Amino acid sequence: MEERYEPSKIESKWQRCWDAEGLFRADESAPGERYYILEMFPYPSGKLHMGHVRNYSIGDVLARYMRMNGRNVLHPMGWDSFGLPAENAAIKNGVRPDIWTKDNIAEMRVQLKQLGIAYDWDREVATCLPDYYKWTQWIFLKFFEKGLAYKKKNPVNWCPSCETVLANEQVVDGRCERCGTEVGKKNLDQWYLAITEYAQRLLDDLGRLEGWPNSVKTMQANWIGRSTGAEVDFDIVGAEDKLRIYTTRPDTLYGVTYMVMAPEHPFVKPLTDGTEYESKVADFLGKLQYMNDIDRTSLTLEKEGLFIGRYAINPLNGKEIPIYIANYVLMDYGTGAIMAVPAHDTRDFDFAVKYGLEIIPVVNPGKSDIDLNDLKEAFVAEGKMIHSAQFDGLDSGEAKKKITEFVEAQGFGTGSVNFRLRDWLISRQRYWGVPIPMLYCENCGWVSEREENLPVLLPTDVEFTGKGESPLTTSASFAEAACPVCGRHAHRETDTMDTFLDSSWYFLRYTDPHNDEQVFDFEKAKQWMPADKYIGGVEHAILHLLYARFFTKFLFDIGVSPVDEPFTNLLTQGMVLKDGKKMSKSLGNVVSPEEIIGRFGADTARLFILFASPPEKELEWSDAGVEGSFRFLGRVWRLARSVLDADGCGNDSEGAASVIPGADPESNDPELAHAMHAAIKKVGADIGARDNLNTAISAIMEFANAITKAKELGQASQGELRDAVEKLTLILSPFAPHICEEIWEAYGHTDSILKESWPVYDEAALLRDTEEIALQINGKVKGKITVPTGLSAQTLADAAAQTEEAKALMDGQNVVKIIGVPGRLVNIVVK
RNA sequence: GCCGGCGUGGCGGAAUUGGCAGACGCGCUGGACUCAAAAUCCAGUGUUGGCAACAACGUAUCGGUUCGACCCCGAUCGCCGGUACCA
Repeated sequence: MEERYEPSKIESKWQRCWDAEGLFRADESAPGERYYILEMFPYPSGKLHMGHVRNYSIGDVLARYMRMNGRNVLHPMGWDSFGLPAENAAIKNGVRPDIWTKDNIAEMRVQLKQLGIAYDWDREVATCLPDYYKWTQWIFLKFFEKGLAYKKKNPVNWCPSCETVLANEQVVDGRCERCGTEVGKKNLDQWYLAITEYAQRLLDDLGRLEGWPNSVKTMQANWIGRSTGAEVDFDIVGAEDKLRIYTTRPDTLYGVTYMVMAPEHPFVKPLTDGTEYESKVADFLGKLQYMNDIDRTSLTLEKEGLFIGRYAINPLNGKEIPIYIANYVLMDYGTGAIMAVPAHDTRDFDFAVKYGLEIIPVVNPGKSDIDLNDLKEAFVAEGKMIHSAQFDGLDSGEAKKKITEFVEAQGFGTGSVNFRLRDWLISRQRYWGVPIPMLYCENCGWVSEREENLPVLLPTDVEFTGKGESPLTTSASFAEAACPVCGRHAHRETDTMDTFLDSSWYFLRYTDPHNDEQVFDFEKAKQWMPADKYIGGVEHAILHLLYARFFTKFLFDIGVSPVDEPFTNLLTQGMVLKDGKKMSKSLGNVVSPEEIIGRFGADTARLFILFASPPEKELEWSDAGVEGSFRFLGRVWRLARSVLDADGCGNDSEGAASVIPGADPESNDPELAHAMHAAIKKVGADIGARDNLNTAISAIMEFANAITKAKELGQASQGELRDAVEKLTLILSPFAPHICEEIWEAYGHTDSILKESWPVYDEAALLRDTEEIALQINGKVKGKITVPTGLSAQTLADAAAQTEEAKALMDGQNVVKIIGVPGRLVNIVVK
């Protein structure tokens, strides 16, 4: 071994070796229980950032650990390589998006290899390549076949900066998820996937995902937003149509004092045209149009409404009630109209107070501090029914069911479930994405491309102006085609797909990445799916993770996927921060992985990022911490070297390593043996069962300290020290693989450490004859005593009571009882 | 507003089932080595008092349950994330 630890001298050597031997290649027929470890694949921006380093380091430790434990590991990597940045580069610099993307991929692949991540590069996929997106198009055709892909004209979210529409999930606080520009509305004819058809299953099956964090499951459940209630028809005085409303509180039907329609409701015009209210309504609508969605739905916005001169009739009691339009009722939820019960709904209450409308309580709170005749605010909780005819006296929860049944029996309406989730708008007016394989024929309408004609290739003869429609419209060759049904002239769809479709099934493609006959082989997918562990940022909790579940369920339903949930366990890694803030170019606080790897090596970068914080928590970047990790590896290096030197100038002393010291009398240094077995046990449990990589590293450090101490003490035999260093190297290798390979080789092993098994610890070696426990008085530690191990609670208490320390503490005290906790403490209870 | 999470030394964090709070690392202080520095090694390091042995206090705050609470229960404060006129 060299005297100094110099990562630059050893890391690339081992990376080449791993590459050449193909050690990470996954093979269905290999022995061992399969283990599919997956990290969210990156967008090929060109440079790895610290978030990537963290993500892939976590996955790599698990992959290497599982492999050492005899598991047949699949650990793939690929590229989410369609998307706007490539196109923006084309607009700005005139580079072709495919070239730009390819170059970036090449650069990032090198960086991943420099990090020493153990991927099966033979399974690499890139979503922008025709052999991949052919199957994205194929899946779209299947959706279309099943009636789950459709085109409709609707007001949609429009990002004026990206010049494209966005899905609901991509609008964050009224702004574009990508660029932060305020999102507007446009009325456009667009393609949708009917994810709402899967709303109930996506919600229900969250219950099966025991390996997912509750926070993510809750976020998805909230996003799906199921509510139960009823739809009820109200007659309109002097009109044919009935006004249908949706309510979650059918129990309050007797408290309805007015109705509100969304201003866009289709009834508004027919009900007011030709009346004195026509112009007022027009004014009101005009005012609203100036408002964007953010202001329109802001809670702080004053509720404003307008009586439209019409009345509805409550089907339950025949009461005539006025109809309003108001800014607080939205057209795209429920039926776009509500019944207002100001006594029991906060918004209705505010509105009723403002416009002097009647407030009729129908649920009695049963609290003395609430005066029903003079409500100060809406009472929204449960209570006993009043003023509700035959339902008086029921609990409001019960009345909800009873009144719904009554409404159904009388033919006034029906029980109903509503979801907040909207269908997924997938059209994008951009170039660098998957062409939607649909054509419009004057004769046949919208028809799908034939499967045998896939892929519909993305043309290269396009102009990038960054303006107007999709660049695909500028291609001379693309749009004009023959109708696959009648053969006449047809136009291709020139919009491309949301890139989130690409990433909704890539984990399935990894199981069979080169199949050009099918999307993937069922049996191969069955071999690996579902992924045992999926690691990525929590920012995908709703978007990607919901879409991926949706796709998997759909592919399962059509018999293509063997599973209907893709990921058994989910690990959402925390952000990497600098000075308490997210690293970003605009803040100028970015630490580049390249620079850190260049200065300290990949092993140090990996070790620090895994040690500084548990994987799911935020990680505060610390330059001093990085140096600390580097120092630790330096200590390990010197320790390994000094033990090796003492062993006769690096000659391999055959057999020495096979001496396994236990805490038995034959061991020269029982403390060292104990530390070794304890470390093997703890590190294995921390990686394998708890995902606590930070404490696993602590345990490795403690073991390294113990070896150093044993060496100074001089009691351990040379063989024992050598064995301890080898065990240390083995358990450190998933974290810092390069240095461990180098030490392993120096210790005379000719094969890669990757082929070694995880060391086995001996439970018996962890036992000691005596142990030190705490002696407490009333739960406060007063001293320590040494007792034989393995005593029962009672014998421990009795034995402790006989010790001088205990006698001194009990002297003159009124001892009530003595509690023994084996292995921990003895507590003397005194009064 | 609603839902979820979190609050522990100067800092990152540990404490796995209610059982010795502060593992491990960073930083800091002192020392060794050196002409000197870097690197490395050794010792110390929750707070307060004390030369010391030691004592008291200490896991956001207040209260409760328990022989025993960072952990369980109730209330309060603060921070983070999600979501929101969703009827």
